[in-house]
Amino acid sequence: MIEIRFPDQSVRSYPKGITPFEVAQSISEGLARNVLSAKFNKQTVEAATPLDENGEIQLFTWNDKEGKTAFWHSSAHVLAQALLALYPQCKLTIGPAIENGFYYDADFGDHSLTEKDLIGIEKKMLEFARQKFEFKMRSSSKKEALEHYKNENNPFKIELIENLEDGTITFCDHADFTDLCRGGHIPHTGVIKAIKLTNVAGAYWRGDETKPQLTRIYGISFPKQKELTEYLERVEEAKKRDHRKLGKELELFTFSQKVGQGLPLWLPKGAALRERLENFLKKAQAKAGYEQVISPHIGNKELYMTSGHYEKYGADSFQPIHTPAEGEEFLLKPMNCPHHCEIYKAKPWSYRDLPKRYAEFGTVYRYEQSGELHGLTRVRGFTQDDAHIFCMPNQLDEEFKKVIDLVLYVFSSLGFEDFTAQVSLRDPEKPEKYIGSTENWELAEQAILNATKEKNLDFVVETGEAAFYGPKLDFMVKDALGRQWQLGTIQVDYNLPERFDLNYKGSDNELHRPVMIHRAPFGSMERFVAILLEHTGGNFPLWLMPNQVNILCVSEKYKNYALKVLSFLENHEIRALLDDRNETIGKKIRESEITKVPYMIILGEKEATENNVSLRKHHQGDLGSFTLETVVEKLTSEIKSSQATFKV
RNA sequence: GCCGAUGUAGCUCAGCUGGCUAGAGCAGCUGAUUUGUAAUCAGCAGGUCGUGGGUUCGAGUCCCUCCAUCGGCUCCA
Repeated sequence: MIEIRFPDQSVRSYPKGITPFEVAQSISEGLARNVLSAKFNKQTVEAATPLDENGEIQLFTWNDKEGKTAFWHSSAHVLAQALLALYPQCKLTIGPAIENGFYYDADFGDHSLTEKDLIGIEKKMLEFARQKFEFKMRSSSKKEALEHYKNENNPFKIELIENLEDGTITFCDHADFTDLCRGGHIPHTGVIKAIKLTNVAGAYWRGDETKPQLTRIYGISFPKQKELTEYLERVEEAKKRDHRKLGKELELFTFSQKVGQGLPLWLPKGAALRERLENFLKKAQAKAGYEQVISPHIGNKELYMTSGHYEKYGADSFQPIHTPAEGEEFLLKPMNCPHHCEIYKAKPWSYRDLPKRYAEFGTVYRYEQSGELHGLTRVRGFTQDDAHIFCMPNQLDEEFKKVIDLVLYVFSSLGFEDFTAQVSLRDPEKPEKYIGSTENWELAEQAILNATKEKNLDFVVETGEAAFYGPKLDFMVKDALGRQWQLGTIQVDYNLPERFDLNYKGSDNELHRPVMIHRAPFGSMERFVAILLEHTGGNFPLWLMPNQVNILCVSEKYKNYALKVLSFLENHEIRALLDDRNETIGKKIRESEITKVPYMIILGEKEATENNVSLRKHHQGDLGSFTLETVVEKLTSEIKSSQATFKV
């Protein structure tokens, strides 16, 4: 007998060799039906793994993250089985569960798989799933494993096995299909009731551009058809919040093939929106001791040779602009930091002057790969809400924490509660990717980790994600479809001050090197507006709305009264438009609703005689009659309450 | 850049296996109507079917090139 402890700390005895599935059965048939995977002593085990010792058990169902992972991981096995059944010549590689579903990468040789083929594969998968094949783990020696894939002529699996220790190699069998696998499956394929293969894509073997490109098939599966239907509906809903669609509908921005790929054109409403965001940040920055500076859109090539950017990115950038002068070259500004370094250098500094904080909404141009461009989130010309802080090493922690406060203020003001703080460090295995001394890198990384911890931020550490000149703290936010984007960023840099030979006179009358912080709370105006659009679905907070009120007349007879209302609102700094077209009131309301204008004021005979207005709120309907003064008061307080002031 | 898909009026879309002057709704313009909380009616106008080439008696439809867009991969100072 063995003793098994449950998460509620109760303990039960079971015969040695009992499986997690049987344990579930001993509790209730319902649980046994729903149990998908288990952990024993914190190790992932199969539902059918015999348990031979005392320990703690956790049973997972569809409602647990672990349950879903096992479900989707097992679905990937079924996908692989179906692929091999339909395309016997294909070579399987890997197929993990992901956040929403699973994928499998395979090499189809000369055959190119298209989305039309997915229907057939789905059918095959369901056919296999229905047969309730059990998943069974089996150990294999390295030699046997290699032998198996040599017979199948699969170099990918062979490469994987060669990197594994003998004795740790396991396979998972179901039906007549077998795959190299670490484990973590559902009891049998029968619980997979609904499958949708969503798309095919190319993906490089081991994520390496220089290695062969495989075909990746993405899919998602569910224990009930209804859940699949609901999932697909959610995806459809999310697509309605796509910033590219909303940006067009709300007339915020556009693109033109003639102007060029990835070069956004801001329309009047979008430009006004962006200006409001800029002013909002400028106000907070002024309080936090920043000074605005302005730098040109091009810079001499020498500038970027000094900064090291030319060496790193020169070949893949917009190429130099030549002048009539022999050998003179300028580059479109790809970042503001070198310019700000030169601004710092414009005069000598004393330790008493530091920190200097130079801010600029700087427009930069980067030649992103064509396949990377994506609406406003990834463009070739964009404006960073950039600033560079030059401070003494002993001021670094304090300054860094202040920047975190500013970023958090920006995020909370605009309703981004759900972000991931990501500390990006260098990859110690690839020193060639970075510039600067190991000592300075360590100082910079420590500074970021300290400040982040002191601010009690939940954060993840990503090794190898640092910029080439320094580590960073990034604030990542998801778009409507769950893709992560970096918005705010704070970076510590010991390298540029070195390269630009920046200094200040210390109290010891010696010259010292300042440390530099690069930071952008929005990240870029383009990306920020894009993500804000997807989060709000275009229903921005009132203070940001291009047009806050639509004044709608019931008929042209009330135009004079409407003009009075309009000028009253304008005098109270409320942005309003008058719709005095010869259309029915129903139509004007409908159009106002579609364009997401937050409020409507409806004016007809009743209002004109009673000298009041009828107020309607977007998406809610009629709010009733009010005096104009009450309406202004109401809107003004809504505008104020949604915009907290930044406290230093 | 790589893999796959898509590209018809300002917008959303129809156009079957190649066959008469390429269709619709919305938006626009003109006129009628003067309207009470999500679409008043009528008329008019609008397209070198992404670009360039090819196959064909004939191409929006088939093939190739390029461009752009979409989904991934890689990249992201």
